[in-house]
Amino acid sequence: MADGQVTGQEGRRVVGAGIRARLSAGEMAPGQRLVEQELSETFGTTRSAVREALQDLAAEGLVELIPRRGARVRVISVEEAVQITECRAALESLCARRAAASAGDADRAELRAIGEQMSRAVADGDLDAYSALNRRLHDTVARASGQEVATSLLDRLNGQTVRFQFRLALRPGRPAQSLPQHLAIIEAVVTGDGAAAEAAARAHVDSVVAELAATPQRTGAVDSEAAVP
Amino acid sequence: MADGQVTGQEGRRVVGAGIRARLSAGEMAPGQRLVEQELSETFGTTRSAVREALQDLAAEGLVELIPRRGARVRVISVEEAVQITECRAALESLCARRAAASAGDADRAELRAIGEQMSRAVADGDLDAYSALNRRLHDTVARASGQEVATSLLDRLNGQTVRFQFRLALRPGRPAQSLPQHLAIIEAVVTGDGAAAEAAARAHVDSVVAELAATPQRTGAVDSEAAVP
DNA sequence: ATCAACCATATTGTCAACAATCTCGTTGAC
DNA sequence: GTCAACGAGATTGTTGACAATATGGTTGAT
Repeated sequence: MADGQVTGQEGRRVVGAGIRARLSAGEMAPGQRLVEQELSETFGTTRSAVREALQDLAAEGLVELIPRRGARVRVISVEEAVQITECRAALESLCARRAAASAGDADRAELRAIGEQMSRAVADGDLDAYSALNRRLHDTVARASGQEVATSLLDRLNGQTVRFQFRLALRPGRPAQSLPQHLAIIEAVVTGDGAAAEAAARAHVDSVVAELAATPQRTGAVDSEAAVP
Repeated sequence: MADGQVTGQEGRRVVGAGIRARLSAGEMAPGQRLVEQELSETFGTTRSAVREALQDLAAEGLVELIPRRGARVRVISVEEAVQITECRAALESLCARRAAASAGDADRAELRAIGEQMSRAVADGDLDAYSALNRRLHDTVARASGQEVATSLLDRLNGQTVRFQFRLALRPGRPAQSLPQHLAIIEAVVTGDGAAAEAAARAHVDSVVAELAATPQRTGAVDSEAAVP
């Protein structure tokens, strides 16, 4: 890849996107140090660009920035993941209610399609497809609601918990549990029943909270101080 | 003021706090340009510090940062303020419910005190005091809930709407309308009735939404393009 | 063997000069 | 009079060198 030198303003985006991607892919463990020069060489940008990208990521809560000590991938405890998910429940139920009232025909058609594909994915045992559809469902409801502020908050919150979401979807029996909940949300939004949509969304995310609460603490963080020999 | 030169790391905080304060005080109008060199002279810091502070403010949604064109105070439309307030309703009702369940004795005592002072402020027609107590009430409920994630989201959202809140509190009859709502929230949290607290918080913030929706569009922005001669 | 002081190195923070770009008033043609 | 091209000044973006600080290992005393 004759990448060459990535110029400043773009470097910021490149580094940000790159770290985000590795974060989601689990290639960067929570607690891992992020050294500016190292990153600048990896992505072929200047240190300034890396610096700015790290600021962005810190503002999003993905990275922890300690003065004079550099950046680390932020460690999100199960406890915090639960709180994040509780906020998601509050905001997604708002979106679901509004989506039921104001979704366009295209949105409703897409929701129906997602529902069918989800059922098929579960029947086929295709977890990856189901997981992708899951994200797409939540996104579609959020966008269809017209609640741009809530949507952007949800994006931020989801970014922080991708790691946990990933682990949850792999639990045996979890898809069988969540599929009917997803279908209930879709049904309510498509038929325009706001109250039912709100309730269904809340019930669904609350069940994620319950699932999270039953999660063991250690999640593969790079331990810096809490190592038990 | 023998201020001297404020050094980098602190300059960032100083500039951030300074702009925030002027923003809240209405000394900086929405749409106003924020020129880096100008700010650096005002606050006695370097341009770098100003730059970083502006990034922070942009991440918080208080400032709009257009590449190659500089920073402006972000214009928040009434429509957006409504959406922000709807999110607040969702998150504050979550906090109220949890606060009812998990507030400590100190929190409950403080809430009672706030209620009494609020009643007195309204009776005295002291709008400033009432406004300050209003903020303190919402803060106290959020903190007492133990929902740190929701609390930090609410902080951010409130920062964006201070201007609107300010205007609302000045409407004749508004305090008389909101006081019983505030007292209902306090009563429910203090007595530990989670469902009532959630309902009361939602009702209150929803009434703010209604009030906002009845707001004329122009809010004193520095018009750059939409000026009507 | 243990511990504290110390030093070399790695890493982040700061700054000022330079480059690139935009803004806006001026000029000139039609 | 209107409009487009131009250019000077203002403003933001970028860079590289330097300063300040933290880190981790080494040394030497006890």
